[in-house]
Amino acid sequence: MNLKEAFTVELEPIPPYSFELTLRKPAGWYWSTPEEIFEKGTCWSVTRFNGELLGLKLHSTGTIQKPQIHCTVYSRTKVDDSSKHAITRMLKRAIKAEEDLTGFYKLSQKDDILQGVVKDLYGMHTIGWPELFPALILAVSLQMAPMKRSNQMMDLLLANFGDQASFDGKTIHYWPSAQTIANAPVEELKDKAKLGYRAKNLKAIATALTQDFPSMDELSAMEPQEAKNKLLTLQGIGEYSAELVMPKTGFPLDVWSAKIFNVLFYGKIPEKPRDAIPALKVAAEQRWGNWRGYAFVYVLNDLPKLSKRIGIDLTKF
DNA sequence: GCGTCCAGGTCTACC
DNA sequence: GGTAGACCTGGACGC
Repeated sequence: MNLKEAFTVELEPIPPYSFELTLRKPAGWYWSTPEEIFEKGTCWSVTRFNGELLGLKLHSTGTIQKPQIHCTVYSRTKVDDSSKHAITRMLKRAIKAEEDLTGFYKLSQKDDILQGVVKDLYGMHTIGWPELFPALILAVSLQMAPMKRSNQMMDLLLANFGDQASFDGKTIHYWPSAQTIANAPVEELKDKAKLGYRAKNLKAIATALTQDFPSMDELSAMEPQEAKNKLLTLQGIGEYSAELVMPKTGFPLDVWSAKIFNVLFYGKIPEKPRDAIPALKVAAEQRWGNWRGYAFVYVLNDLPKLSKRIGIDLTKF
């Protein structure tokens, strides 16, 4: 689908703000879609807003201490003023423009795990999904599967059920809409995206989203616990997935990250990582309080350097 | 080549 | 309220 330039907007995030580290996390996580393009301070990406595909060109014109982002929005149709306003609000939330890291950095000064990671990743902000359904696709794909298989499922969903957006000389694949997955037969999802038992859950989630379910913007405006409870009503979304989608105050431990944090807290890999998760969540909350979600993102995006400092290779788990 | 095992959770049925 | 066991199926691994 060809998109035309609709409007531009200047965003001024709260410093310190690193555009590169925030949009393209060092551990390799994309911001909106795995296919987005990142070149020298410019990110071409795609999202869906009120059912319409939007092309996004985000270009950093500032610095970490005086951040400024020039954003061009591309659309198939004309964008009216009220939609411009809503899209701008969504962008601010998704790039974490209004997230103030001061409290987290203050806390990190007295914390031997965080001291180093905040220096390494100074100005990096946490994860802000532009749209809800793709975040849920990621959560479902990560369940009970090695990374390679999770990536296979996501790649096949993009290729067989996704959409394409062409704008500014770039063509980028984007995630299927909830409507598309809600309409697809479970067998087709199993065959074409190799989702296995997750196919049934993803279709149920997609169906719920096409009915009366809050958007990512609406969830973000809720109290974190209320938003989490809402996500937990979705079939196949448990504690881990809900916190992955709404990382505000969560600590979305899975067996992989449980091993890492167990080593950091207690110096060893737990015998049964899954059983260690509840106690580790309590320990993280006691240690970092409402900043534990930030600690989670910082630590997992700094494993190579953190490993060198502590003398244990955390990148092989 | 072929068989076996299990994965970056969630839900249910049973105590 | 706590806890085994099932769940799809592709890839890794041992033979």
